Amino acid sequence: MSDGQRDFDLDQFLPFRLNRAAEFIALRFAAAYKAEYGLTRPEWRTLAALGSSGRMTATEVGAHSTMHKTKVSRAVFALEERRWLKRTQDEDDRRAEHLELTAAGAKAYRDLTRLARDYSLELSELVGQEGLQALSSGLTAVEKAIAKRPR
Amino acid sequence: MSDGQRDFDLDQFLPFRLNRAAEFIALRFAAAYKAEYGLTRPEWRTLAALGSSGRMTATEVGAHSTMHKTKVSRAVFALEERRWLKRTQDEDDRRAEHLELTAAGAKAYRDLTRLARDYSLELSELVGQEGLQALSSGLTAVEKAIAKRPR
DNA sequence: TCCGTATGGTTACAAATGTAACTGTCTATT
DNA sequence: AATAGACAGTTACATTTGTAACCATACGGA
Repeated sequence: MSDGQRDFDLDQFLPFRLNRAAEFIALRFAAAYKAEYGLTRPEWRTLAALGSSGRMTATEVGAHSTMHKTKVSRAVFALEERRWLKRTQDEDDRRAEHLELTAAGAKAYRDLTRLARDYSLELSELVGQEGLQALSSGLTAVEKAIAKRPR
Repeated sequence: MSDGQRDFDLDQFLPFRLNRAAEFIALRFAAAYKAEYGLTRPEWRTLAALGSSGRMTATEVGAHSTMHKTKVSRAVFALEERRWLKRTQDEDDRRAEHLELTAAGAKAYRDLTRLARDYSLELSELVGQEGLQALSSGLTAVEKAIAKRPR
């Protein structure tokens, strides 16, 4: 009873597959930092960006993690409220502000990276070394493409 | 001035990379079906699931595309309103209903698969054959893992 | 047959998100 | 200088999403 249009298979369609995999993988990790720290994803990403690359401006955080301005803005606000980051105005350009983790923020970041590492291990067990290897080199190719044709 | 915690790099963290890539790739395609047909992503996914696998129940659609019940429910409603799908109650189990594309729905599906194919080509040009190949086999590994440890 | 529980699907409400407009500051051109 | 545009960041509003409660039906004992 299946109709003739067997020339397209959703299960083969890359955007679909990629999305499903990303959701699965990200969600499992999100559960961890949500449960333990009550962080949202934009908040975790901002924390991670600052933790791993150091002092940055909000725009830079956004560019790095491809998050929209508003997401960053709200995440920064939330993290500031927790006293996990502090802002300082740029001396020369009074529009910009530099973001930096406080000691408490850095500690939280360290804890979370431990979680992240654990999860990476779990993943490599779950998915397998070769799978991860392939995935990673595929992603590198995509990242290059993104860099070439931004936005 | 960068602090010592150089042992974790967000740019290497798989959930992050996957998500960024998925967003980039899915968004570009989403723009197409959104602009041309005004479909949301859950709607497109539902249409695609029904178009490519034929008659299904809402729960099955959700399982297949890993969409939440409510997303499916709303997508089905929207597609029904457009007269792109019709429901029929199951004879034996009066809770369940089978979903099926109408002629108009099937036509839209066919149009959209053309778009999808075009996009696949564009992708393979943008990302490159080997990249896609690697990505695909990596995704296969993830999909196996998902199947093993569902949810 | 009656009761507890599971399941398909919808709906109400709250939280997250995107869009667009806005404030304030900077820069370039005149 | 003066003005027009660009840019950092925030805010208001509409849309989308997730959570939980809900209805109706089905199923599995006691």
